[in-house]
Amino acid sequence: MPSPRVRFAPSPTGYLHVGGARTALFNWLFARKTGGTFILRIEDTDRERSTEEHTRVILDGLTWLGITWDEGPYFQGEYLARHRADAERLLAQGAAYRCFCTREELEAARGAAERAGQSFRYDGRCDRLPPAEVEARRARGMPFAVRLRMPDAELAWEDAVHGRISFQGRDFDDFIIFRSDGTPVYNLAVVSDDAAMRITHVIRGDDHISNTPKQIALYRALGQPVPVFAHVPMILGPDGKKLSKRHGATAVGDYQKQGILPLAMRNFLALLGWSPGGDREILSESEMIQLFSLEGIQKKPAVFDLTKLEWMNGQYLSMLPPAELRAPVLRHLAEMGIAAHGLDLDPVIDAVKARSRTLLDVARQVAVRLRGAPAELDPKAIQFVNKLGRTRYRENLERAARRLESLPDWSPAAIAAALATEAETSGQKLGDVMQPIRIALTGGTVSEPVDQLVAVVARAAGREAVLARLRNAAA
RNA sequence: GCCGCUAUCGUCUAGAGGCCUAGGACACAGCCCUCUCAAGGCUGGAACACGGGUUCGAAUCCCGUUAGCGGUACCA
Repeated sequence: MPSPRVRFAPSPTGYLHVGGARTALFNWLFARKTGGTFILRIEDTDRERSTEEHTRVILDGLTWLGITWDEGPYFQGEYLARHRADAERLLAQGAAYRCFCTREELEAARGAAERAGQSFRYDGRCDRLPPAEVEARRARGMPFAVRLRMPDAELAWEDAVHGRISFQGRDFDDFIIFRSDGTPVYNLAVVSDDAAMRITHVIRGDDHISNTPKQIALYRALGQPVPVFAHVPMILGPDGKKLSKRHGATAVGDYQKQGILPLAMRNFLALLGWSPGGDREILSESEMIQLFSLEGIQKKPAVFDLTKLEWMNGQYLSMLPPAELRAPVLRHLAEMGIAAHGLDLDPVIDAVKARSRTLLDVARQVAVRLRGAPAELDPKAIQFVNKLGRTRYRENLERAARRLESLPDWSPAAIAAALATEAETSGQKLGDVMQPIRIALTGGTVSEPVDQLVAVVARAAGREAVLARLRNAAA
């Protein structure tokens, strides 16, 4: 068996959609699993809406996800000559015919059918034109489109995810494969390209199922081998409708901006409509490749669950060393107006990442540790201060500052011991000593343990800054 | 309308006729840990759409119903 050749063929008319990204991912996993070739083809035949900017965003998105292609990107627009030649060959063989009906005539007929409550089907009138009439019209320069003569036969295939799917040729009308303006229609371009690129497995969205019988008819007419088809289910929004802009972020780039890690995104996408079987959730790249199979793909559509994506991102945040998080955190800090290049951020990131779900969460907490708490306190913090008493809050901060000042060793263990002693001597609960420090340093009631917090801020901003922040809050 | 696809906790899913009193994960609730919050651990509620078959036995196979989705273009 020859090694598989698969492709991802987005049209550059928008950003890289999560659905597209997942289709690309499945193609890539399949290629890596089978030792096949993954081809990228940009379907830019819709000149009106295609832009280079979109192409670049799609390429960047795939690269960000770690989805690498072996051939391409090819641009469909460059194969017009082959598309035309294929249409002409079909015409010469008698598998297709010229249709002189105008767009207006067709639309009128369709409108009439709809008003009569019937479905419109092209009746094949141009196929019944005498050859002499066809020649006469061509001689007059009358524009024509090319229609494929739909065979009255079963058009079925063994879908790799759905099993056998069968259509009847008579349920389709003779569809247009080549426009009167000299450009190919999608179905022809795709089949022509997939055949020329010797694609063996077409892995694409479920929304193409009803294109498949037309394409099979085209493969047969062209005398080309029919590839294996695998139709993967759609991705839905929380309301059960096809995922779209009104559900919020649908572009891969949006998630990058929100601080999702590419590994987490890819892992999450892989599990949306595919399961390795058993209870596996967090998968490394090699595990994913090893476990992947078309049979493991789900038949029904999946709802995109942002909460679970964020949970998974948190898992990756926990297990990744801070050095690998540094670069994106620096970018998020820069967006917040903080230039932190050159600083030793790793200990700060390390202290904070367990309490984060996104890189944005990490960056926000790092920012506080770097430049101090925001001016206004968190409501929960205010509540705590009121409960403890304003005076005691100040006193505790001042006493903590004095203790720390005279402490030579600012390791978390030494800090913890000093503050424990402080609580004991003043006869207070440990929390009443700790929490004011946390509030003074972060403005809120949530952080890593206070001993670590103090050590981390001291390292990032200096001991003097710690003492100043404590006394400042006490003032 | 017609053609096609699909149907297990709220969500992602495991499940290939007896292993199912239906398992895991997210989310939710409670407990433990604890200076706070996470993380982690434990516990709990929560599903085989419905109706017929086939079979000694059905979440699993067949038929129908219902519902959802996709397509029905000189869009991709």
